[in-house]
Amino acid sequence: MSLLVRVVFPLPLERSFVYAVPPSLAGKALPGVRVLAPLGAKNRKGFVVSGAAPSEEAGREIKDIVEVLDARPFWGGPFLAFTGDLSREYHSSWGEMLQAALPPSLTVKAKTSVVLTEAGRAALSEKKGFGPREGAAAALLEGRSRGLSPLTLQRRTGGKSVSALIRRLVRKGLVEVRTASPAAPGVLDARTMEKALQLRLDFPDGRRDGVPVPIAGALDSGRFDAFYLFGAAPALAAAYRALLRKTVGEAGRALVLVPEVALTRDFVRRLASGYGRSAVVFHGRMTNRQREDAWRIVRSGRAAVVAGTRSALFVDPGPLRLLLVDGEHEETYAQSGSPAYDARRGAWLRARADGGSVVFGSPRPTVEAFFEAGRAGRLIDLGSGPAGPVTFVEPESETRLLSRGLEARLRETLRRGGPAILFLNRRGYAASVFCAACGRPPRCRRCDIPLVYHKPENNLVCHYCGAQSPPACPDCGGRLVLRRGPGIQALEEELRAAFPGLPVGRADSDAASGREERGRILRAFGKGRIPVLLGTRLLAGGLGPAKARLVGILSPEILLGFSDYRAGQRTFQAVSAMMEFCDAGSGGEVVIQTPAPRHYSIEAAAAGDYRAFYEREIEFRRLLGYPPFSVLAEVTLFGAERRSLAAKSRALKNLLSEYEPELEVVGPAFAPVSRVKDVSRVQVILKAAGRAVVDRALAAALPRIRLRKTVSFSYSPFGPG
DNA sequence: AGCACGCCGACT
DNA sequence: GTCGGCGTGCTC
Repeated sequence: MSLLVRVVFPLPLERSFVYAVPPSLAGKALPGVRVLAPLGAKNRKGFVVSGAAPSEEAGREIKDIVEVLDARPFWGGPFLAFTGDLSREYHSSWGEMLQAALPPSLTVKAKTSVVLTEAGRAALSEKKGFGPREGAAAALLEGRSRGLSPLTLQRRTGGKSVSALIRRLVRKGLVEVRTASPAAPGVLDARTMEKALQLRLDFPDGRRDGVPVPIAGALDSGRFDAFYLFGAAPALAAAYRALLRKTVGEAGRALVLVPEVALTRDFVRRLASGYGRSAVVFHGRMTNRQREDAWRIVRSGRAAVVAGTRSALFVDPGPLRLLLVDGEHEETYAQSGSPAYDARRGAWLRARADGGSVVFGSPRPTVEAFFEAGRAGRLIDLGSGPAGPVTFVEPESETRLLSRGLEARLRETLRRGGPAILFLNRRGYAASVFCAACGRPPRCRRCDIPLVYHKPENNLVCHYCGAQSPPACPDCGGRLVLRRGPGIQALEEELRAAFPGLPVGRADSDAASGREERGRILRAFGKGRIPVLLGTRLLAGGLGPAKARLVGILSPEILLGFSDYRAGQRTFQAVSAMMEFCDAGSGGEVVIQTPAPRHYSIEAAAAGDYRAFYEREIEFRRLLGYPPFSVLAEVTLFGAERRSLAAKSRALKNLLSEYEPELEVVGPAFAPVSRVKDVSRVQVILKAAGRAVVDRALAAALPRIRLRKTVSFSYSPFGPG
């Protein structure tokens, strides 16, 4: 009897398939290798994830694996288990997740193009043998020797299914599908993972200076555990360094996640210096070449420390003893993509699979994590830093962004030559733009969000797709009326009027869209050549060590306006982050200009008192039954056609309520951004007391909805779910 | 995802 | 009648 293996494919399927291993491939089809296997009509590339027992597959025809593509397993068993757990938790495809974990050289996809044949050309000139849509497609292909991609054809011809159309034309011999596969990836020469386990660097063995005692115990035990380090940035950095030193010194491997690309370089320089070529960096902005180099080191088994943004979670240098998640509160970890996952949750699952420890760290944790870490007895308080002096000023009028109080502080600061940063979390210039003729505010045709007027270019800009259009009403072409609002451009104008000749730098994504431009402005500010810098909340993420004598925070209450249960947390975090630019050590000060100085998020941030914020926020969550006291899941459905999207989202809601009557189902409703680049988005929100109910309902209902979809959960860092 | 099947409306 | 559009189900 031949051996059976379980295989997953990079397709939007939540299933695995069982194949037989023919004698010729015996011993090669191990878990973690890529294989070619027959699925449906053709052979496809898939991944062996485990063996399978014959009893599971009684009474069903089992096909043979066609080919084994890798000489050695590409991933270790724990890594496979981790990706399986993660894909199951997010109801997404295991195969797609593994596909995303491959180095770029193995992910190149064959480009297909559709080309008109001789017979097709002849038929077109005689106008015979085509249906209306077929004729339209053929006319588009006429004269294009290189043809068109199925995707372009889809867009140009409209309609629902190109694949059926193309297939028909192929059968008639009027059209030909060509596949250009760029340099077929060769058989992978994976070096051994075993060799890597013997890695040993020149660190004094077992040095544990500065390693929090409970974590040291967990690392020594070799069993999975999870911790939270709460404290000021310097204390956190010292603890991270000590943890890395201990881990690597004892021949273990560590993975470090940071929230921003901009932080990886600094972070690695500071934390992983001394690890030489055994520290490898991964982030989303690397070139393929750089990525390939990094992979080479990882595959050689020499990588002791892997650091990077959320994508680094899918790098497997061998079993990890330590996972560090810096800046646990950052929302970048939760970004939805394809496949969608929360990297903080992923780190927890990965540590569990590898039998290592995951350590989260932040000076201002999410209340969810703080709550759960406290309950699990895994919270380690490293102490907070001193708070600098903060004053509040009230805004004086609707039309003036900069109050006299703040202006006076700014004048004083500039007189002393100190640099100043002003934060205002709103881009653009006019808060409201509307058409004089029809009275409507202009909206983006493709994304369905309001357009923002940009004065220097005198045009309208969509902040989602970036499209620019002339300053006229998109509906009727009428003249636009501007009412000036509290955008950052307006602030810049006020400053120029109040301080003639003063160099002002703006580092929002309009003024400095390219990273180079942004970097140039920040460097100039850092060197003191620009005394005043204006920025949005985004700036707080990537500014690095620049320090200012005056930090002005304008209208932080804007952040409270988002109707989301996390608005309070977001506001606290944003205000705290902006305040960090204050050089408190040399007499710096923070001025917060807001009509809502007594809101607990703002007040606690100003006082540098996380626990005061936490007490209020967790009480609010408890009272209203929000996470961590409940589980929320959000299903987003994507589709070009609103009509079928609406129908299917209603069907989803019905299925969900049917399977789990206890489940609270909200929606369907258009997503906050209801359309991006002509793809509409509809959301259904689920609420229940625990994960189990939500998971059962999703597992039953999702496979029956045939649309592109993503699932995200209210964030829960600790615990089995 | 891709591919087959099977259902409906509008044309040789 | 049947061809072409589209929804539905399945792939070891």
